[in-house]
Amino acid sequence: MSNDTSPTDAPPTVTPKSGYHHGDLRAQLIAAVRDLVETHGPDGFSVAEAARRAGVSSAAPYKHFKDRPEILRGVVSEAMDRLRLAMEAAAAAHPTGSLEAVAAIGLAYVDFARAEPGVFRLVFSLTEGHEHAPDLQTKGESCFGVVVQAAAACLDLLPDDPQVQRRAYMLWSFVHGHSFLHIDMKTKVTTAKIDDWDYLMTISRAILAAEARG
Amino acid sequence: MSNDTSPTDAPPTVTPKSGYHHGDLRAQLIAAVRDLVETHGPDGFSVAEAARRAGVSSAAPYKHFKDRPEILRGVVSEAMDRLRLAMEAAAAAHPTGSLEAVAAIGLAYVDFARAEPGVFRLVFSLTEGHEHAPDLQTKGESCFGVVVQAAAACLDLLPDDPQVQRRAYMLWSFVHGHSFLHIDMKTKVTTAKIDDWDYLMTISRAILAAEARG
DNA sequence: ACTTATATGTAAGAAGTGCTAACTTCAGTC
DNA sequence: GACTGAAGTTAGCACTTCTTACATATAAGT
Repeated sequence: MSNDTSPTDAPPTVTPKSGYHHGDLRAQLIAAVRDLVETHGPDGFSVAEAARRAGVSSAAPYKHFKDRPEILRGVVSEAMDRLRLAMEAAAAAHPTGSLEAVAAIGLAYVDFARAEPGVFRLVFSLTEGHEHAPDLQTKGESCFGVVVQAAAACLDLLPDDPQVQRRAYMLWSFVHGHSFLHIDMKTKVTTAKIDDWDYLMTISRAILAAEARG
Repeated sequence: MSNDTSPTDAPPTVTPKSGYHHGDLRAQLIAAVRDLVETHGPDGFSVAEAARRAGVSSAAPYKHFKDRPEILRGVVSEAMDRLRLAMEAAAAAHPTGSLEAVAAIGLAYVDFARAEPGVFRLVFSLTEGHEHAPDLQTKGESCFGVVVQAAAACLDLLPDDPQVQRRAYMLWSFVHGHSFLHIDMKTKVTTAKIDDWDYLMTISRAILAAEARG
């Protein structure tokens, strides 16, 4: 999708911005919007401004996106891809089934939120109004899937097991909340400094080792 | 503030919308904006539209609020008051120091998010850009204070104790994340149905009873 | 009844937006 | 070498927005 590595042997130089044809708008538009969202909030962007930043006319974007919302969806889609990749990479860096793998996934999540708070918020602000985007929903489920897999391995159960789903959801809520609080309050709310890794390990242990109940 | 119960014996009928003087704009504007935010997202409102809904001209709001942002801040401020009250009430309904009290606070939080997802999001989307609003920050800390108090009572420690702060923050992240996931994904992400009370009790127990570490 | 303060209305300006229509440039194909 | 179609451009419509200046209507106090 994003890499349309054409089968021709012509090396697709990363910056083919030769003259008239921009070569690779769309991607650059998405990047521009990402920036704008990052600095002006989820709705603080305009396709006009994005076009300006990409160095094209204000009508150009409509050759790549049907709508203003579609641009936003593009940004979110791309962001979710990156998030999932980061989570997968983090998990892969630790032994399968280890608590560390779980914590690492959480850390990747938090890091993403911290690195791109605006986009992070956007991803979750977007669910309303854009219901008809199965694409995004699928990607969201894939992200959750990463957590589920790690939790299953850790508990030595199948991913389908309700217990696994429940624990994974707990982990996710927790990390999600931590991420949001962090980017919102910017550590201003509690005096206690927090080391993310310790924190995530503690939580993972508490949740995955907690006695089942009810 | 909101109730300018004038010392005259004139009964301030709740709907004094007699002719010219609206009687109680400001409050009604805030309500209108709340509605708009609820249905069109954090930035999906305009003072013009809010004025329209309140039945006044588009210039009227500026007699009560200096700015567009100030209106938003008003909404958030009011919402935070309500949130804190709900949390306090929930805590008061259970024995001091009980796990139930902690879980009840969490439930109040989740209920608030569910009842007013738009406003809930707004409260936390607003922190950027409105740094110079000590008012809001204070109210945020008050909310956290409720959790801290309950956690301290539960652990039989002083609220200042770092351990308490840490546990309280854990609880908060968790509940915060659960709230957000709930209003964003609308239970679509995990097949496992979740009973909030059981869930919150489990978590409260896991966090407040977890062996300290590190 | 007269003044004063408060609460609203009217009108308008300057800016910005999303999006469309019609024209142009460029790259590749028969 | 002409044709096609994608990717951009320029121009502009129709609209909404925030905000201000000035006028006006009501309520309250003396």
